[in-house]
Amino acid sequence: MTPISSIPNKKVTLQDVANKAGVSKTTASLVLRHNPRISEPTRKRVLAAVESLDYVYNQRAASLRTQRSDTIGLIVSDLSNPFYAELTTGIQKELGKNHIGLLLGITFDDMDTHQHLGTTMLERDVDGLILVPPAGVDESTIRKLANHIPVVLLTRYIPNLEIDYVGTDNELGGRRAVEHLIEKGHQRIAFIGGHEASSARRDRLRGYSSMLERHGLPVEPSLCVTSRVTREGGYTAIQSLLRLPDPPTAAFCYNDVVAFGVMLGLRAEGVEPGADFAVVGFDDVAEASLWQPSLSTVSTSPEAMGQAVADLLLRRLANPNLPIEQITFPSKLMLRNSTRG
Amino acid sequence: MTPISSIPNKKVTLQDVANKAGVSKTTASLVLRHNPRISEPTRKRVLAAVESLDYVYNQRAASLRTQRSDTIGLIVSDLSNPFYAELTTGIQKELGKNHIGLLLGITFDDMDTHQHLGTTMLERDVDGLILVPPAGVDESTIRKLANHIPVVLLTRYIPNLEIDYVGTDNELGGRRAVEHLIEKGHQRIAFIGGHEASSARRDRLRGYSSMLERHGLPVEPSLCVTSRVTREGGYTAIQSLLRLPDPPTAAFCYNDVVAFGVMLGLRAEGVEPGADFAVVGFDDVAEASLWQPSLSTVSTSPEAMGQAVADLLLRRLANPNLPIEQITFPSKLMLRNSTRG
DNA sequence: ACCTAATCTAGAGTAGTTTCCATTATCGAG
DNA sequence: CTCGATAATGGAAACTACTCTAGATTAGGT
Repeated sequence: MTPISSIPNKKVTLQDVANKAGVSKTTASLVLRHNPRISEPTRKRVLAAVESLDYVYNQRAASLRTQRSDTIGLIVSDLSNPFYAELTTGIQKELGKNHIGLLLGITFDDMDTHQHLGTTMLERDVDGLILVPPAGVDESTIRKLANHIPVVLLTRYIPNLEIDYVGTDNELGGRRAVEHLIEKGHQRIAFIGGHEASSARRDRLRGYSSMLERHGLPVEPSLCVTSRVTREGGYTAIQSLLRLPDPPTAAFCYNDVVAFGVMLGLRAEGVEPGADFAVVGFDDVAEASLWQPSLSTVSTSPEAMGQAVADLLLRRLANPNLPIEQITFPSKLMLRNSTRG
Repeated sequence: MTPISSIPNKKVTLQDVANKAGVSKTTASLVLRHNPRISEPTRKRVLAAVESLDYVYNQRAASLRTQRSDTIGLIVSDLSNPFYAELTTGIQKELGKNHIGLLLGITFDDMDTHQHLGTTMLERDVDGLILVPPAGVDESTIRKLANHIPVVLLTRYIPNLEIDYVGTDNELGGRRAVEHLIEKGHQRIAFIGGHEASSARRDRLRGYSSMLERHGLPVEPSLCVTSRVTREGGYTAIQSLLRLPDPPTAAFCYNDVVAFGVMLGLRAEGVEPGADFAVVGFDDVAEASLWQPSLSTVSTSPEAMGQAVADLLLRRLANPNLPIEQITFPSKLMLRNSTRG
């Protein structure tokens, strides 16, 4: 074991580099930022000094003057949902290409945590913010952030707020899912999961309702339940639904994670998903095609959305006058075994 | 739609707050940092000014002076592996409690990306670093980082480096897994997956080998294969193994993700995991108990590890003279249906 | 009037960037 | 072969938004 000097050696500054190279701080700075005004010999001397002193550039000090931190903040609700994990991966990929750092926050869908993370990130001077606001945030919270730096909303929008947004066509997805279930002959279709105040849920629910109505089917409030957006949430929700006097025969779930829970809950009740009961999810998380039975779901290509949202934010930062963009990814239905019956 | 002022209003500084409150910059600063030396009336005046000007504290400028950024960096290999997603969640929870920000990097197990992210984070002046180094990094890369700021290694260690570490007892886990398979009567047990250079894999493999030897069974190189740490990796690996003249009847997999791939690959070949072929994973990711069949696996409680590693780093930051800690979580075997046969 | 405690403030850091000016080198014209 | 204009290169000092030390000011008590 070779010990590591646990007391960091006194910090090396640009001035030290300049001294060693026999130039001014200014020149050293210009070299580091690849300014062409510097002649080749001095550039080499400076770089050699950097190397020999093991200098590390202090992006913080620089940002004080330049007013850009070259990092952006991302606030998601739950990283254990693979949908957000993939989204985050897509964002990170895109940012990495542009040498932008990523400050991450997880809200667990809690408003206070969201609030706290938001100001934390403002204080840390991020250049921009990508938000998956927890269900039920009020407009003013977001507005407060957006008054300081560019904000783009991801997967959930806030009404009455003219602000960049990237998401899926939730309503269309809902219609497609329910249409498919109706075609399969189902008449009593439940809508399961999600937080009441979530815009995504509202839109999916609207698609659900409109498609039922189009087919002359009633929208029964007792079949539309909320739940925590976890497998446990789906698990318990389906169990109470099965205990209704006239239980549903199919369910359109708020998302895949809830759908997984529903399938587990069904089985726990001796009902076989795919055979005795049809289940549709939302997101097309990688796991969806691997479950037993594989899950029919509305596809939203999370990684592509991640790249799109990062790209949008970067474009906004480069040009604040960009017209507001609200990008909606088309949603398409993936047919699998959970609705084969 | 109410438009948002896309051009941020000129930045409000502490000086502005101080002016408005009729005090000095110093006093305003002390108020914001809850210094008790300030009398109640002036404190109130300052806070009112903060409120009315919508001032946001500039943690970057502060950190220039204080030499602490109150953010730490986390570099993981792959967020789509739920193990790391849960780890990250645990870390974030612990950091949030202490008002520490989290800068995230994903390497995709690529050395160049790791290198790049490492220096990026140094430049952004993180106070400390939690690393899951990609398989095969050389000692000097880590050492270079650790010379500047405290670094703690997570799940993978680097030989000859006296440095904080948090991980699982990989060797013990390997022994337990294989012991269980042997007890079930298996004689030809494969070891599947992971990158050759990974320390975690080496240790799990050592446990595997030692347990085979203890039972007088040969360690056949043809049964020990590497793979990418993805489901696809496991999927293709098991398929070639099944084509061996004398194929294995059980597999101990590098981790759960690989094990999932193995189970899928088995089924694709008409072999039913759990009945015709036994599979053991590693990590006990939440999905493990939900698969069909549920996966027997070595449990490592990722969220707890996340909290532990964050806690260790925070303690190290508070006290650089803390003796080096190498924390090994005991690993225990979860018996489920994938080894019931 | 003097001492002490309680508050508050001036000003020097902190590590870069950037503006603007100084120096030197180059080159064509006289 | 000089002179002066121009370009190339480098440096001094101001600037960024905060913290913190050391000292100033005020009020209260004796």
